[in-house]
Amino acid sequence: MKEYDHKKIDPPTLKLRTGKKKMAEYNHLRIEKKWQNIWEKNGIYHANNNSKKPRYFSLIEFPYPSGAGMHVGHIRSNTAMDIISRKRRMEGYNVLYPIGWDAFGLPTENYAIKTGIHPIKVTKDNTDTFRKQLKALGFSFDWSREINTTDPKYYKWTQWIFLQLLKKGLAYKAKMFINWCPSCKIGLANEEVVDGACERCGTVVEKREKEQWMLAITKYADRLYKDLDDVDYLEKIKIQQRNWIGKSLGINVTYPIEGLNKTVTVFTTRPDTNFGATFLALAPDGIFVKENLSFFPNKKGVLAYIKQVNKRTDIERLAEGKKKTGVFTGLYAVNSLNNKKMPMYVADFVLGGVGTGVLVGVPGHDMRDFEFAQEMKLEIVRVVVGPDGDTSPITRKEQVQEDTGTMINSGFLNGIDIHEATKKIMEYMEEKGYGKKVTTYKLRDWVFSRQRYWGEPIPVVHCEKCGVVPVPEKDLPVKLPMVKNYQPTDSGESPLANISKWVNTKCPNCKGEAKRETDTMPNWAGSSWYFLRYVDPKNNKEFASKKNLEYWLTSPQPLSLSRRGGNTGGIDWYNGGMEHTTLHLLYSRFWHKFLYDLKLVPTSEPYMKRTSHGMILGEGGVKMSKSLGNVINPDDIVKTYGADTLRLYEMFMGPFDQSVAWSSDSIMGPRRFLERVWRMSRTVLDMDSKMSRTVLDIKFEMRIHQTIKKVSEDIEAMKFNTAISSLMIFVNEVEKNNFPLSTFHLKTFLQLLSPFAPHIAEELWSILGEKKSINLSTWPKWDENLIKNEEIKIAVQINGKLRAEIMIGADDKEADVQHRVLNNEVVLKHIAGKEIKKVIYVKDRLISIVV
RNA sequence: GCCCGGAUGGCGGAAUUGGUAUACGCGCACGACUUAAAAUCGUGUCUCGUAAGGGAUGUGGGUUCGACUCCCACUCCGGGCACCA
Repeated sequence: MKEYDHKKIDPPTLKLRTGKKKMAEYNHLRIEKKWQNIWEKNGIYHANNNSKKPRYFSLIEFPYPSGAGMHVGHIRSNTAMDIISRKRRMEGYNVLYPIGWDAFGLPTENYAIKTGIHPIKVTKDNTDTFRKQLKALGFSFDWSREINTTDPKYYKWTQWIFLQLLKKGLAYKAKMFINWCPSCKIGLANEEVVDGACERCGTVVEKREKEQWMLAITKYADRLYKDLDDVDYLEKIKIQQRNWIGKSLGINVTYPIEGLNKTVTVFTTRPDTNFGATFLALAPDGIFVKENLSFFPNKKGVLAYIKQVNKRTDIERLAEGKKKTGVFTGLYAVNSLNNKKMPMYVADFVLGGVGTGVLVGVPGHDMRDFEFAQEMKLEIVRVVVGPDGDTSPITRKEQVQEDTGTMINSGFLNGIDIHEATKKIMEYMEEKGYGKKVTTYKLRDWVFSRQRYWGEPIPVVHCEKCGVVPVPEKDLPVKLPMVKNYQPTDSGESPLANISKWVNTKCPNCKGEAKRETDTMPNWAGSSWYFLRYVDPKNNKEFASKKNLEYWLTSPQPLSLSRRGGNTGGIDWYNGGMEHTTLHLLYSRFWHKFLYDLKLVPTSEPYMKRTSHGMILGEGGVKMSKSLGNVINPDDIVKTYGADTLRLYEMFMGPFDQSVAWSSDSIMGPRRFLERVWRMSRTVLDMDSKMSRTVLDIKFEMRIHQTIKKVSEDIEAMKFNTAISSLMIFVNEVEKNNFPLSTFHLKTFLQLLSPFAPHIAEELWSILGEKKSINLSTWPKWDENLIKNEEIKIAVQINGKLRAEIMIGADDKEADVQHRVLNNEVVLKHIAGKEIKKVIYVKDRLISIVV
């Protein structure tokens, strides 16, 4: 590549090129291929299921092998966790850093439909491409444990877990309105609908009533919420999950209905304002309306209103803004607190799925209730006085007091703060027998049916006599039939329904005629437990052996890595995208807890630690996408600059947790750095190794120890950018001082570099005469005593302004330093004729004089 | 609307968590090498000023000997949730 002229940089006093073998130029293509082959041949990244070493399980989200191949954004997480994994190996851990493919799902199926190539073949081709790409980057995956969710040997166990859920009543069928994407022709989970549109294709979703398989994740809502306290997740991840689960404490209040021998129950978190309740509003799709419509005096009007509401999609409903509509039912509920008659309305701002599907309107203290009351000309009663002291009737929305204040017009609650009042009235209502404290969650049960081909068949059959019958475990897996046509249907039925040969089967129970379930699982199914399979990927008897699960999830860790708090084990470190926080991350916690309850996994949480990476954007800060033509393919970068450069650049670009824009100019920085590392190593090797060391060598002993500390600590904090910058600083210093580096310290430097740029580090390591892989060497330790500078530059401030800098000895006493400073020429000039009021001394930092 | 982030040179970003703002990298300028270019190496690179010195971390206030960092009020950008009773 390049020939270096180092006449200028080599110190004239040193003997150069002593005839030892000359190092070739830095040829990334040759080196990277060479070491990837050697590593693979020697299996040095294989994890051992029976090791005396402490275990370390590091995990990335397994990729979806799309047809487009990977782009540079996909490997940010892989690189980060590869660095962590490599460091752990060098620290003496038995590391499991696995990889696999999450390959069921729509993109593959759609591509297959478009091209006529079978999804099995598409998946095979795509995984081959991805595997090649990943291997070219030198990740230290244990490839012997590679898994694929579309492999029948794998999805056998996905189906098996489903059967356990079914057995425990957590999988059930329900007829319900689902989000139907008319373009993908598939039902969507709530989590897959974004702004009323399909997350994948952007088409506005429709409501369709359909019988669906559901998973009762809400049964675990409380634990999924509470156990977040015990895990070491990034705070923003915990917050997002908590918001999604949406726990709220409130009370169900039951009101009698006037003239009817019936009651209506309302959920409210604000019973404190109940003296100000003036109406009730019912959700058009709520249970109350469904069950009691025939009793409504204004049945006709209500029916007309519901019909009109149903015509609109969610998008239209929200686009019309906050203008509230509704219709009076003709019924009145009676407020037991004050015997007030509250008219009951049907209104579409009330959601059937929230609380009981009925809300009690307190227009004085809730903005939506206020808007509705204004539209319907309903009474508004003030029961709270806010900090502004306003006690006048509420007629403007600015007066609506929601979050703070003191009660008035509320009988025994008068004068009490609203929060206190909430507690008090809850107890009162429970005592009187018409209130019951409850906790509700925003989280809904998980819609688990998909009407498509390329997914795990749901392993049940429908028998006319026996009903839904699970496929016996011994008959698993229920394999997807090989067919030519898997076009989705408009009817909302799975394409599997057309394959009569497959559908028609015998009931395992009565041996009579039966039909297979034709819905398949969503592609979140396979990823909800995949990490467990890694510990025992070839097991045909169980999804993973107890022994391996226990070793990889719960075997004791050395003190330095064990966590405080209630955590009892799990995967040590899991990094992934924020976009999975309320999907995969939540689903997999749910499945894991379920398996824990069956005593099939040894920990109640799957992941001890979860971090997240920022996206890599295209040049100019826009999203990388095929349509914009700004996708950077890692293959091109690897070819031109090398895998080491790409890895280094991705980690150097900016803070790991923030999004950064790709820059094809900036990548030269890391490339040049590696070339300088190469040259530094060559120069050090060229020099006579027995040459006597000067003062400079002590300086570099200190430097290397500072670098060990910085790199070690920064990797743990995922501050890869500053770790790399400290490596660069080290090389700069060595160059500037004409390479006064011993091979011993050079080797230490290469060890620090190796997690980031494993190939070049390994090559130089071997050139320096090491026989064993640098990856199996011991991570260097720093000595605090060697880090300390003997001389320190401190700042001198006068009235907060920097006026001078002085050098002091590390052990100089404060009094001596002060004395020197106060006699400093510059300082004297600035304090002349003034009285010194105060002197502040910050050790090793500065001295601040106030005059 | 609510909840999280974020704003620092021409650009990506750093700052020991209250202690010398702009590390490291990119880019740019000049110089060396070269017939020349590229590459490489060296020097410089926030800003006003000849200098002494002054001003700069989105805006405006505050606390402090000292603020990118803490507090109050705002602006803009990114992400999440959203008629959740």
